Amino acid sequence: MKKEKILLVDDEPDILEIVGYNLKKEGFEVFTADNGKEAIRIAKAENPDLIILDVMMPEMDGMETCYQIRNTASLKDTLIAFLTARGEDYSQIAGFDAGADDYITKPVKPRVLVSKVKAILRRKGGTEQVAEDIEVGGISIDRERYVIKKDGKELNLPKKEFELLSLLMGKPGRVYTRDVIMNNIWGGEVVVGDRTIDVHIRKLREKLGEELIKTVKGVGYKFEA
Amino acid sequence: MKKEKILLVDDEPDILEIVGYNLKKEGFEVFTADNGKEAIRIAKAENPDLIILDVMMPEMDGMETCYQIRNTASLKDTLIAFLTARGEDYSQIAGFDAGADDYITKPVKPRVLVSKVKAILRRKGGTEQVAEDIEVGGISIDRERYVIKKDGKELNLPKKEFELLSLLMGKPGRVYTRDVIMNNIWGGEVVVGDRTIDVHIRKLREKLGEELIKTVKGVGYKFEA
DNA sequence: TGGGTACTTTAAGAAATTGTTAAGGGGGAT
DNA sequence: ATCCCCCTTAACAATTTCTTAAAGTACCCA
Repeated sequence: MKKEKILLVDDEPDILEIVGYNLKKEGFEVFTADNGKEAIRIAKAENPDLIILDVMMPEMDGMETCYQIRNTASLKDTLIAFLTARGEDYSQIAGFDAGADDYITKPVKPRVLVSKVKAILRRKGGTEQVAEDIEVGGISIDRERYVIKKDGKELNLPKKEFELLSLLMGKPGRVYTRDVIMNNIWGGEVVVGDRTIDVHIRKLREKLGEELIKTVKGVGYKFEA
Repeated sequence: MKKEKILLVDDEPDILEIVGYNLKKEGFEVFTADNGKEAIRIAKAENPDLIILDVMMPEMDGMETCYQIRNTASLKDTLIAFLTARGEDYSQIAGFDAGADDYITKPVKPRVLVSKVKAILRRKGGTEQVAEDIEVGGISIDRERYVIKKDGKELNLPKKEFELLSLLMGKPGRVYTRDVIMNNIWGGEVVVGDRTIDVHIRKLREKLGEELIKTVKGVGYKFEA
């Protein structure tokens, strides 16, 4: 069985070390980050099975981080567990449903932690998540090979265009707002002009045909056969 | 490619309809049964590629059905996936190894289901080609002897080049990012400059031909005939 | 009709990424 | 020790991709 990846996010190095050590000992592949931005970067790169997030962190706190992770298409199936101090009133947290899958209370007892992590991962159940190949309206997309096919012919799209198409085709018919597109393709930090997205859309239309990507004025874009 | 047959077995008509609809939409040929006996009858008649079985069913439950299918000679190579309710403790199921090839948890998200089904079927196809020595586009690789052949002639590649080629040829067509390449060939610790990979790629192209290794800018490299 | 808003289109410069070449260090073999 | 091969790096070239600006179009609404 493949090693499962866990991303640990906390601003206290001690926690990272102790918890990380215990998880590694149990055979998990552990990544760590001491802030939210770093966490998101690593999450995108490594695509971990589970992210354990401290709620209280400087700069970008756990909930904000969680929220951003949930808004990243490639990470939408990733499990997230919050680390909270015991007794901390997390009715607030629960109320602000940022999308956590479980809670772990500090102080952390290694044995408890490990068994809890295993439980969470077991719950997920799904074994592997191969990038799925979608096919709609004569266009198919092969994420692994980074190639799309239009009527049988292969097309190589530049990265941004590929990602944009991949996002839109991820749920044909669904309208993606500029915000969401921005978040998914550029990430929360990069700021590019408003027209940039349009230009990429333009190029996709040029290559795929004008009809497949539809504009929903004032809202966003969608892919539809 | 021939349509793959899937037999869906569940006592809830809703599940049959929803799941069936989604699978048909993806081009599978779908049969349904609402009990174990019916399932076995259809399975024998249609010889499906995959059977999706609800664990909990009246009369004859999923495991019993699975067991019977496994005892039917003509169906012994058929893939079986269990449908289980999330959270249901299926350690028992796993323990009672009735011969399922995978599990799918309810409630079923259509997209997840479809990609999972594809993954299962792909896995089946994959097992047949366990060939150690790959041969693509006139290049064959002998990992044991550390030698490659180009159009019949043997070539000795230096270690790094061989490993790089071996990695890329491990799954022709698949794009390997620099990160992944780094991890696989240098390991997580070693840090080498950005241009190192390019240089090795360059040498491989020199020796094998310019066309076989393709650059996907901003993403990585892939080996493709 | 006029003004506003939102998207489209084009082209060009900027930015990012990769390609290429040459040179130097290290290690093993002779 | 000396030679040779491999690996890495640096510097610069070449190329591709991304972004932006600017002008155009479409549409809504008062």
